Amino acid sequence: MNKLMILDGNSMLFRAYYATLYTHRMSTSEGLPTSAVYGFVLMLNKAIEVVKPDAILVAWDADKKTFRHEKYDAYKGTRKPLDEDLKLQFPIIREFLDAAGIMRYEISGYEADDIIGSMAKSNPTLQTTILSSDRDLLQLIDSTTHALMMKKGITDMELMNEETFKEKYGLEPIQMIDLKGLMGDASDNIPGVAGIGEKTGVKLLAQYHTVEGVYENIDAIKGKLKEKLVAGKESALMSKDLATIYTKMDLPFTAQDCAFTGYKDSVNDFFLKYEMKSLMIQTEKEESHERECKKVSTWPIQEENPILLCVCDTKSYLEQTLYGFMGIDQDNIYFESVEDALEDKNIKKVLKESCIYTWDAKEMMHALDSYGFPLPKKVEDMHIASFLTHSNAKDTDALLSALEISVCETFHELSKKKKDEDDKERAIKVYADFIEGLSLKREDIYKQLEQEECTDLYNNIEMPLVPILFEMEREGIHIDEDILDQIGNQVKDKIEEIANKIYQQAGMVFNINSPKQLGNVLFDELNLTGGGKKRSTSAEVLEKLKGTHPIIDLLLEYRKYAKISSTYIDGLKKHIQKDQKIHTCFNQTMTQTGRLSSSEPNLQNISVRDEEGKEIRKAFTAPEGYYLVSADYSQIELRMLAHMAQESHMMEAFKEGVDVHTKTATLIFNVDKEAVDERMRRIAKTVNFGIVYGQTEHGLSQQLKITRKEATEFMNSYFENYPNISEYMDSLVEYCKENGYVKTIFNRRRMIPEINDKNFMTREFGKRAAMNAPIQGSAADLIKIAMIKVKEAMEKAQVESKMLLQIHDELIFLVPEKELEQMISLVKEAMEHAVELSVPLSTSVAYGKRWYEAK
DNA sequence: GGCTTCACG
DNA sequence: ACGTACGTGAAGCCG
Repeated sequence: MNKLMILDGNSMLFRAYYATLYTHRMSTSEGLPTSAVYGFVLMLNKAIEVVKPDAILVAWDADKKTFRHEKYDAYKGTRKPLDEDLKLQFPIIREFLDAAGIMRYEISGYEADDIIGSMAKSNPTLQTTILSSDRDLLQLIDSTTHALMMKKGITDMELMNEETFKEKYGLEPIQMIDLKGLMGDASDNIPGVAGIGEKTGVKLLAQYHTVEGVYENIDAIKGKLKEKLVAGKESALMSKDLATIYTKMDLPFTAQDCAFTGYKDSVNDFFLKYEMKSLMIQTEKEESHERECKKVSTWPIQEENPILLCVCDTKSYLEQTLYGFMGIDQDNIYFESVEDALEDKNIKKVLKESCIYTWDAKEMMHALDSYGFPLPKKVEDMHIASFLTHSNAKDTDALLSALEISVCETFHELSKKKKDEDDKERAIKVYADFIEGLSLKREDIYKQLEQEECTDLYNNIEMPLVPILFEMEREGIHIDEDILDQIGNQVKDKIEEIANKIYQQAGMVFNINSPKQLGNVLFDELNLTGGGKKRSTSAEVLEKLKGTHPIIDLLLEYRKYAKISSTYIDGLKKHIQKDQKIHTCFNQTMTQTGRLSSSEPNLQNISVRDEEGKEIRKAFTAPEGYYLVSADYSQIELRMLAHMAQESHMMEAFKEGVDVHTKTATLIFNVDKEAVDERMRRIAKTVNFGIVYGQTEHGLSQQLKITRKEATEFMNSYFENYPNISEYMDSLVEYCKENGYVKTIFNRRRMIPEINDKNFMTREFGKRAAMNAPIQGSAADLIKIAMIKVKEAMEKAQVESKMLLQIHDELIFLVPEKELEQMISLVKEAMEHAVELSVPLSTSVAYGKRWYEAK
């Protein structure tokens, strides 16, 4: 035996608790918090790996950490109480140590520090390593005692010995107690000498070595410093005493009793009990998948429809590191590294000539494209296929569990960077399980698609869209970074100016971005009465408080500019690539309704309603000789509603080309077109929009700031005049209750289990979702078809123009000047005839040198 | 990681 | 008795 490791149990569990608080919050299915325990075990695993100890002791404080302080009454009991969630985990971690066969010790009247110090100093023949996050323990460092200090997070540790300590602090380790005596330690309630900090403390000790030495030579010190020292003499000596760890305890065990050769098997029972399966120790090697994963240097599969996956680093969608290719046949799983594949004619032949079944074809195309591989001749995307029948699944992990495909590590887990681990080998293991699961479930996935009548949707809408979206993402949109910087500087000045005014009004400096702190200022300090809502500081509430205090307007301004600055200036700049363009990702498997979503960055929510926010659009530019062209559908969802409900009055309005909101106003107010004023049209417009969302009377009254009675009257009148809409909405809810889902005109399904929930609110939400999804979803289907048709027309006309963005009812193109006229009519034609409905479709087109003007 | 807030359709 | 319009993504805060 030669290596002993001693853990400071309290400080480690404390650290583990806070390190996991926001990132790995975990609990058992019964709600017992376990993340601190989990973090503790990870830390311990890491330390064992680094230190390779023959013996381990975990020392604990038996009671509150106040013993050494007891002789100085004033300094005890001022610590913050422990979080309840942390408190609950103290017994669990002790249970873990017992199950793992690790020695632990605590005894009333002593602190963990004392146990650690006594153990370390009583075993001078052993190489001792102390693991802690408490710098107090550094005083124990000597020629045979090292300290492994926790830095950030869970596995980031730093080994310190005599030399590294001296280098870092300019002191001998034992002088740590003298330093504490002089400078104190706020976190430990050690006062030190008032007015002396680390710098002065170190300087004094360099000359006089100890606190006592300083006072023996007090007359050699002059001026203010002497005065401070004299005034603080008693406190200095007491502080040193407080900081000194007691090392002379009689411990009832030896290092031999702490012998460690690995966790006992019973630790797995513990991990099982507390639902931490990922920590379980593999007692025997079990192969998780049946087919072996063979590494190959030439591609062995010649089949017509191979499942092929690109094994990539998952950090960023667009700039992927391709590790290699994975395929599967009857007997084996194969992995070929990207280096081999680049030299391999076979894999290129497969790509060029076979139909590739994969997961996320668009992502694969980006990976292939960026490494110079040919793009597949034909692709099938099992992610999209399975998503169409499981649109509830939030991410790949959820989808895999719905498909009953199990992998050794979740994709979520895999995407997190783990230090000191071979990401590539980890990824290969996960993908091997994944590809095997896919090969087993492929038929089921397509069979279910057929059963749910979604095969046409998949073949004729979703799959043709894949290469279109791929090209849009690859093309990107040009950004003028100078303009962005210019706006950014103005906005930042403005933010600072407004912030100062806010502090003035509040009479204090606080973090305006913290809703909690802001709430305190508004509702406690300034005694503003929150607009009924529970301490919300949302714009909606602030709007109601307007005029009651000058701070309100300032806050609204501040919020506006803060949003512009963080999300749209800094946020967008992060995504500008070397080509001065932004390449967003259009996700086809995110939304519950069939819309696309855009991320990294989101280009579907660039400001337009607010004038200052709209300035951002000046940074989206077309190069010399080109224009940005925008084409958007007018009132696409209302047209879809009129068509789907076959509501004749509304269909008429669209057919006659009259304003639908005005038409609605004439009906609900029972007046002539000429008698419709601004207010009436505004109300009609709000009701029209609200209907699409399944709005209630109360919601409408809130929106229009009218009484509930008035709102009810408007809605009754609306449904009386549009009886088919009323009937249609009812039928959607009924259908959903019966079948558990609703569908679009192209048979896209949305499962809504909430509609039969026992909770009233949940059920009401289900109803609204059931009324909205077919309309929003059909409109989404429609524009997807439009994109395909526009693209076909563009290819046929052999234009240079590019499709760049889709924003739900709007398409943005990059068009060379000479193609402007041609493209405007081509796009308009294709969009307006994407699908023939009972109402005409109408688009408006605009163009400009910048997105700002193309609207 | 979840909540709050806010940008878009 | 309860809370109230659908669908997204991003940023900042929190102990």
